[in-house]
Amino acid sequence: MSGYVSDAVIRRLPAYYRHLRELENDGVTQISSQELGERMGLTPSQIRQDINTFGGFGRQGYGYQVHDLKEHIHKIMGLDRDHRMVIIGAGRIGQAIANYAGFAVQGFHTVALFDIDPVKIGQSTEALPIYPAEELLLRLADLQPDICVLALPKEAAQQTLDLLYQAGIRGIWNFAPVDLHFPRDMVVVNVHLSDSLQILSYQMNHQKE
Amino acid sequence: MSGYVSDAVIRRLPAYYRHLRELENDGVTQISSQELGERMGLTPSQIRQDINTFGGFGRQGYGYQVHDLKEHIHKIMGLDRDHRMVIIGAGRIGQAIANYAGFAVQGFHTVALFDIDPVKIGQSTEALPIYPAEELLLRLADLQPDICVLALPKEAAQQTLDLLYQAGIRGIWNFAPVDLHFPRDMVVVNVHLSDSLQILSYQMNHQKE
DNA sequence: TAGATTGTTAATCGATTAACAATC
DNA sequence: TAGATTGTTAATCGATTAACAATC
Repeated sequence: MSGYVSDAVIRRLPAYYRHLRELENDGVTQISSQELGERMGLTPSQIRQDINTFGGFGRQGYGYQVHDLKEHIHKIMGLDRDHRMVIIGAGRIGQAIANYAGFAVQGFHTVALFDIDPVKIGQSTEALPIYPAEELLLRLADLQPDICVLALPKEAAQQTLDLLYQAGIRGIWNFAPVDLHFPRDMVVVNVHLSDSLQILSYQMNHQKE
Repeated sequence: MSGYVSDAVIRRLPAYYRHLRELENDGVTQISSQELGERMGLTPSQIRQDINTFGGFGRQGYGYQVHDLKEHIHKIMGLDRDHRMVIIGAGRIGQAIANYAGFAVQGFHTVALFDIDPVKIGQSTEALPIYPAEELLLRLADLQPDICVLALPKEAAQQTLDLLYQAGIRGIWNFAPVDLHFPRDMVVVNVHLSDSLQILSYQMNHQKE
């Protein structure tokens, strides 16, 4: 069904999902590539190409069923299963992620945090346990996460990733400001906040030319 | 000096900066496109093309001066000035950003937060004031931020952006999970955390095929 | 000078846009 | 049937890679 999907398309999938969900909430049941394109800031052509990466979902002369298309993308992204997340680093960012209700609603459940700071340990954030980092390996077997979130200082990121790989973890959501090295059968997605802020700065700087 | 710079290059600038800074810290003073490429996962060709977007920084037979190149990119990104940030929404994400020391070090200083929740108001996070959202417009003149951070529910994001535009703000760092509409002379950079997590999910799902 | 490596032009590759026949 | 809009092929555009003469 779905062969090779380019990175460009993959990066747009969440936006498709977001817009289709909104449309559905607004009671829209059907939409053309023209309308969806206007809404998302893409050409109708690109919308059709993107959607056809996964197979025929439209009907000529009519458009796309909002609900069906949304559900399909939902499934493609693997959002029909639950994910268990462990957050390593219980600083402000780690805790913000742990407690953001939006993730849980989408099936991403934080099951525990880890930290090296003895002050933070035990001090559960809204019923979530914070364990000492040294118990990480030991507890992973029980916790059974499929995703680990790196919300720790950059110096500790690579060694932690290596350890997690040994422990069988294959999905990493990295907030540390480093480019990590990892085996081909591991997936790492970065959230480089400083990079994002620097891009904003660049664009503000080169605005008025 | 620098004419049109493609988005692809702009998105790589922070990574260049990051790697050059690391190299400098490690005492490396000179580097070839070959070596830098290996380190960053880019081809030497691409490194040279990217750097030459801004003008000749290398020396044939030798390579690039790490310090000079780093400084130049620093300047290009506008990191040689200070930025004043106001954060709208003093929830966990807003507060995490407000207190992340890494931004201040780079010249991005949070000067205040705003929130609609009376419980949060006044309750300063490490010496930062939290003002009621209704005073936003009133206080912006004094606060003089150039960047506003949207860390509020998606329902309030668009109307807040519109108001900020009216108040003369031209830089928005948006954490709300929506695609905002904005005038051409405004710069908006998104951090769509859910999108990022969904991409991770997609890639884990399509890993073993 | 000889060797190395840039700056830059040309070739390739991939992604986006345009066009249009197929069909609901 | 006529009109609309898809699915898909072809054209275009832009970004990446390769090649090599210039030069440190």
